[in-house]
Amino acid sequence: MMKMHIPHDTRQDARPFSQILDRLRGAGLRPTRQRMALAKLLFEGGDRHLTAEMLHADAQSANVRVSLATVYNTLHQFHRAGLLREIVVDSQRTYFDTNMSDHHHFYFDQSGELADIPGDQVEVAALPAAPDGMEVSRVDVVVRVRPQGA
Amino acid sequence: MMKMHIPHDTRQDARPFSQILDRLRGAGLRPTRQRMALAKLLFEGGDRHLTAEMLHADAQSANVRVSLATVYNTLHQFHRAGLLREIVVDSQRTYFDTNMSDHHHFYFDQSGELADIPGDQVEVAALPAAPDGMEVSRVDVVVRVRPQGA
DNA sequence: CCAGTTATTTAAAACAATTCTAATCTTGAC
DNA sequence: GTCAAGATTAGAATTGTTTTAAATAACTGG
Repeated sequence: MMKMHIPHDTRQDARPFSQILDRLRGAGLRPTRQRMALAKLLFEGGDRHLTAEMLHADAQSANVRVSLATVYNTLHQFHRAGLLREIVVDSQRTYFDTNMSDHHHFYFDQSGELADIPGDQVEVAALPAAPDGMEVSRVDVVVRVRPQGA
Repeated sequence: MMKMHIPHDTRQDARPFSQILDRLRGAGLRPTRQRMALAKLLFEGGDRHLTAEMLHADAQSANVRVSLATVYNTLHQFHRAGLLREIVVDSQRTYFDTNMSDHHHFYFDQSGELADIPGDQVEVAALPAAPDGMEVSRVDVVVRVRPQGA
């Protein structure tokens, strides 16, 4: 095999993968071909809400050969590593959200789709105290919407 | 069989079933033995969060013979008829909530259980406009809690 | 109260999303 | 390179839920 020239760029933002690579390493996950490819698909397209099946289809289209089982494993590992947020609103599918910032969601009842609501557009002004011995880990606000007049 | 004396009480709240019966009829549902028995189990125990499997088990213990398929059908029908609220927070189970008043929920991450938060203990002060052509059907607030320090 | 019609119930099969299994490959450390 | 631990895979298994088709029960008009 020919040895290729790889430009050695030391700028932080010019190495889009070192960050993910570091986060994977930090979570004790080896940066394998599959995990890197899935991370690329997940994080290069802006904020997304996707299911395992959707990501698997994405991978196929991008000619990344990866099994569905690996997609499931990877999504859960990324979730545990704090790279993804898991959202359950529909009993038939589990979404993973690449947007980790503070925000909430619209849920379209008919289509089962999700859309982000920026964190500053929802204000939860009052919350009860957590039950004894418990602490709040997150507050999810889901605004369910339907076509007008339906 | 002996003919029993049934006190003829005309007070509204002394006929716990006529209300459900009317609502079933209103929804075009025949008041069958199974539906009436399930309604009794559901609505005589105060506010509850239960899954189809849980209600089915309840029915067995109460010696009500009802198939699991009927429990699923009935829960969905009651939901459509506005007698129950459906809650999905955990991809592995769908809960039905007998409390139809305005309220929200605590979700216990480890056990997968739900608890009510009275409506007046949560205040959503700001909400975005619904997307074009859509209207808000409901706002769900889920406060996820975990054991302190976990 | 009967016959006819329609809704309901049921066991069993089918299903969809997800997880598990056991075998085969990769990776990273030496 | 060698090796052990970790990762991937196809396929089977599992779980929660829905569907099917047949049997049963509820309603309706006479």
